Amino acid sequence: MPARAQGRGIPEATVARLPVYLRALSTLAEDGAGTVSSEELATAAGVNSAKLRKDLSYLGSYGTRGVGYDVDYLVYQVSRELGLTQDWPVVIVGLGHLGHALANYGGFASRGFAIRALVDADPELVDQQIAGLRVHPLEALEDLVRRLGIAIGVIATPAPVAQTICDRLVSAGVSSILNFAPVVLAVPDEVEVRKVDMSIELQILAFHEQRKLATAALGDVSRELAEAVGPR
Amino acid sequence: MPARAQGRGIPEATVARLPVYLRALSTLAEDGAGTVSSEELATAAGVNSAKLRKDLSYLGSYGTRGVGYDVDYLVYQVSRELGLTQDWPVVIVGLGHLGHALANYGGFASRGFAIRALVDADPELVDQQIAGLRVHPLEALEDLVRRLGIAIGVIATPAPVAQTICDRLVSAGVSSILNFAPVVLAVPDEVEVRKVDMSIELQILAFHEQRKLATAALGDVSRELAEAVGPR
DNA sequence: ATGCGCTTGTGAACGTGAGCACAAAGTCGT
DNA sequence: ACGACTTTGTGCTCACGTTCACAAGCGCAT
Ligand SMILES: NC(=O)c1ccc[n+]([C@@H]2O[C@H](COP(=O)([O-])OP(=O)(O)OC[C@H]3O[C@@H](n4cnc5c(N)ncnc54)[C@H](O)[C@@H]3O)[C@@H](O)[C@H]2O)c1
Ligand SMILES: NC(=O)c1ccc[n+]([C@@H]2O[C@H](COP(=O)([O-])OP(=O)(O)OC[C@H]3O[C@@H](n4cnc5c(N)ncnc54)[C@H](O)[C@@H]3O)[C@@H](O)[C@H]2O)c1
Repeated sequence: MPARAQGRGIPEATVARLPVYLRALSTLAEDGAGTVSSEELATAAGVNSAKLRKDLSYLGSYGTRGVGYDVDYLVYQVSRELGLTQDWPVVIVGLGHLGHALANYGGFASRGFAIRALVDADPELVDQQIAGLRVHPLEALEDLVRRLGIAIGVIATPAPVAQTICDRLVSAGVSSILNFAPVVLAVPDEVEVRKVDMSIELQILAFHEQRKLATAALGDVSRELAEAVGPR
Repeated sequence: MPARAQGRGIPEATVARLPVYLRALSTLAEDGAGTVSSEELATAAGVNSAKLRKDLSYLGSYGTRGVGYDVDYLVYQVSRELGLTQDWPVVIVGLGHLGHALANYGGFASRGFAIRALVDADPELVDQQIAGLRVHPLEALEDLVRRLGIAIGVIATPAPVAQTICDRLVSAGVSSILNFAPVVLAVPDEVEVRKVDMSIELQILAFHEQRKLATAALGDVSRELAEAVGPR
C-alpha cells in the first residue's frame, strides 16, 4: 500500500493526524482564540511542532510568518481537506451494547457524520426506536443503503457474521467500513476498511506493562548481585 | 520515541500486529489445525507473509522449515511475549453508554484481562450492579487501584473530566491507560496511553471517500473533454 | 543415503516518516 | 522607512518499516 500514491497526495500518517488537529483547533476556537502558533497547536495536539507545520504545509500555505495560523480559517481548510464540509450518511449494523452506544453518541453528528439507518437481525430490536431512529430488519439493508446513498457502514455485530454483513454492505455500494468486530475483513481493493479493536489496544498495553515489570525485576537482580559482591 | 529502544526489543509495529496473529492462531487452533505455514497465517491475519515471518522471528525461531509453525506452541509463545499468560486487573471509569458496553463485553476476560473495578461519579449509578460488579463512587478510585493492584485503567468519561481522571489514576499507580474520551491526555513518560477514537477513524474514512469522489469526477471531466473534442 | 520439494529466517534494497535547523517572510515598534 | 523579532515552510538526514528474494534447513519418498 503506497501511502502517497497519486501526485499531490497527502501522506497517510498526516491524514491520520488531521482530525486531532481539527479537534484541538475547535477547542481553541471555542475559547475565542484568533490565531495559534504551530508551537501552541502542536502542544495541544500532542505532537512535535515541526511535524505539525509539515503536515499543514501539505494542505497549502495557510499560515502567516511571524504570527501563526488563523484559527477559523484553518478549521475550514482542514475540514475541507477531510471532506467534512458535507455530511456523510452512515448506517450502523448490529445494535447490541456497542451499537446502542454508537447510535446514541452525539460526537459523530457534530463532526460531519449523520447516522441515517440502523439495522439488526434480532426481531426483538426491529421496529424499536434508538436515538430517534427506527431499527430496520436485516433484509432492508441493501435497500436502505441504496435509497439513502450511504457510503459509510459501521459493523457492530458479533464476529462470526461480520464478513457476511461486510459483503452485503459492499455489494449494496458502501465503500468505507468501520469495523468493531474482532475479525480481519476481506474486501475489494476499492473499499476502505478501518478497524477499532479494543482488545488489541489492551494487549499492546499489557506488552509494555510486562516489559516494565521485567526490567524492574532485572534492576532488582543487579542490585542484589551488587550487594552479594559486597560494598567495596 | 525510539521504537527499538533496548537491546533485544521488538519493533513497535510488530507488537501492534502480534494480537492480530494471536487471534488468527486461536481461530485456527479451534478449527483443529496442527500447523500453519506463514502464507496461510499471513492470509488469515491480512498481512504479507514476509512481514509475518520477520515479525515472528523477533520472538525466536519457532517454525520448522518445510513444515510451518506448530499452532499451539506459537499461541503460547505469542501470548507469553504479550504478557497474556497472567491476568491483568482493569478498572473502568465512567459507566455511561460506552462504559456499560465495555463492562458487559466478554471479549476481554477471554484474552487475559479481568475487569475488577467500576467507578462513576453519578450517584444514580453508584452501588448499582453492572456485569456482576458493583459500581463504586469516584472517591473510592485511588483505594481500589491500590488494593487490587490495578495497572491498567480505562477512561470512558466525558472529555472535559478525562484529564483529571487520568491524573488521579496515574497518581494512584496506574501505568497504562486506554482512553476513549476525545482528548489528548498528558501523562508522565513512564505511563503509556493508547486511545480509541471512533470519530477520528470515521474522519479518515471520509477523507478517502472524498478523494474517490474527486478522482471519479475528474475522470468524468476528462471523458467529457474527450467527447467534446470528438471521436477521431 | 541421497535428492527433491517445501518453507523458514534474514540480508539487502527501497520507501515512508520524524525531526533538526535555518532561510524566507511576515509583523510591529520606533 | 527600517531594523529587530517572531514564526512559518522546507531541505536534509537519519531511523523505522516493508518487501523482495534466496540460501539454509527440514521432511519425506525413493
Ligand atoms: N461491547 C464492547 O465493549 C465491545 C468491545 C470490543 C469489541 N466488541 C465487538 O463489537 C461487536 C458487538 O459487540 P456487542 O457487545 O455490542 O455485542 P452484542 O451481542 O451486544 O450485540 C450484537 C448485535 O448484533 C446483532 N446481530 C447478530 N447477528 C446479526 C446479523 N447477522 N445482522 C445484523 N445484526 C446482527 C444482534 O442482534 C445484537 O443486537 C462484537 O463483534 C464484539 O466483539 C464489543
Ligand atoms: N458512546 C459512544 O459510542 C462513544 C463513541 C466515541 C467516543 N465516546 C467517548 O467516550 C466517552 C463516554 O461516552 P458515553 O457515550 O459513554 O458517555 P455518557 O455520557 O453516556 O457516559 C459518561 C459517564 O461518565 C460518568 N462521569 C461523568 N463525570 C465523571 C467523573 N468525573 N468521574 C467518573 N465518571 C464520570 C457519567 O456519570 C456517565 O456515566 C466520552 O468521552 C465520549 O466522547 C463515546
